[in-house]
Amino acid sequence: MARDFQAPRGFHDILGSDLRKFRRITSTIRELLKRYNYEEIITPVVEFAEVFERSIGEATDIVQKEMFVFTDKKGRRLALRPEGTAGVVRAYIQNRLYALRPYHKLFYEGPMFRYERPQAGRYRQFHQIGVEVFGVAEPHADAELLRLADEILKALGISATLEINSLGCKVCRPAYREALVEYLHGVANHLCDVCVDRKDRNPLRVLDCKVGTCQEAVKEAPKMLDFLCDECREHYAKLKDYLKELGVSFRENYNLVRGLDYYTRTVFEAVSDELGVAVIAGGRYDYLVEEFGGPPTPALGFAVGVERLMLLVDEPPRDYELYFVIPFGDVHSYALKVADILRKKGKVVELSYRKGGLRKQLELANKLSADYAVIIGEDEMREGAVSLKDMRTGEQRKLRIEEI
RNA sequence: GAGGGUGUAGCUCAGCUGGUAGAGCAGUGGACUGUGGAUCCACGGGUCGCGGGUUCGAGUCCCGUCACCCUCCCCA
Repeated sequence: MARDFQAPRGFHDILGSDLRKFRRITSTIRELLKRYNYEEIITPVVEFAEVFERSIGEATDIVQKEMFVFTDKKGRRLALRPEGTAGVVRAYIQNRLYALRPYHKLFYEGPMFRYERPQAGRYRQFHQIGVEVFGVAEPHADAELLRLADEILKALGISATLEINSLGCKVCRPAYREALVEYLHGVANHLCDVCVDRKDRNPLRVLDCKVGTCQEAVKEAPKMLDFLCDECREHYAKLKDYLKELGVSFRENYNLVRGLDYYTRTVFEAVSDELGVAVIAGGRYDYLVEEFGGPPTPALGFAVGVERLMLLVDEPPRDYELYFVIPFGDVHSYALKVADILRKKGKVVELSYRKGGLRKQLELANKLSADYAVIIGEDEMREGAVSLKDMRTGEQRKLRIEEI
């Protein structure tokens, strides 16, 4: 077999059974989003690199080593988007949406790109469907957002644990950060190399380091929750109350910090019980719009990893009946007409292109899991009829063309 | 970016200490010229991921490379 070309590493074709899972996931989510009255937005796959660098954070792994960055013919630095939020925020400001209404609820769907080492459920081009809410500071928006994430998982039959935490705001986080850095210096000899390096630069990330010694060292670390200012504490408490009233189960995870710098207050992840990885994740980012030059606008959102979910869902059953029209002999003109009539009646019809005897054609009907075979021979054509065979029962009857 | 594993027919895989490539399933044709899921027979298909090296001879050994999988890192 000639393998002259293959897709670049981490880039994949999606087809067949995988694509049916893909569509099941995105259409289920879109259906739910419709009920929440989210409005779709399509933003470019390419943005100026600074859009991501400034929003996601210069010190993050995504920006430092995972972005596809290139220069165009005018020497401008562009990047393939590694996530969806930055582009939507840019679009929100550029299109002055804040001037239209007091708040907005948007969703996007599309490919994202990260230069990472591929693994199961992780590709260099992967797909996310995500939502963003702009202009709402109150915790009932956080609660409804988490409810939506919860509903998505339930609708797809996926068991996952919703983990939540609060990262505070610019009033209370600096003091916490200071306390944490101080603590980390005290236990520095127990930290892994990476964490020793990042304890000053990005101390929060040490909290969710997976290395055993780090987890041990961090057990007694000061908790953000103890440092929350009154407003943040109330926000977090109300969120938990609302979730309880809604019957959304969750687990508090004091070490949940997320890998993007723009988060404030609420952060959350839905961790698959089967895979142990996040399949939905997001949170609040109350300063990002302002940092991008827009008016001060509280905001929040999450992203769903489609490929991750594909590992967890079943292929949906076919939701229509298939009519397989079998021309037998020189009856093609008549068979074309029959297929046409059936399609006009809303039936799903495949007109057989198979050569060979009736037997072979019925074998193909079987292979395609056709519900009905519509057999058309010279006899049927002469009589202006078709023989309709139920492929399940084997029953067959002759119908006049106007009866089908 | 670090470590490990695997690449042989469309798919799943076998191929021992180097000796000129196989099975099952799938495909095509036939047994069976207008009636399927079964059975039997036949046939087609492979530069053994790619490149180089060792050797009289490499699917097999060595080096490189690419891809996939796993564990880290990170993330959806």
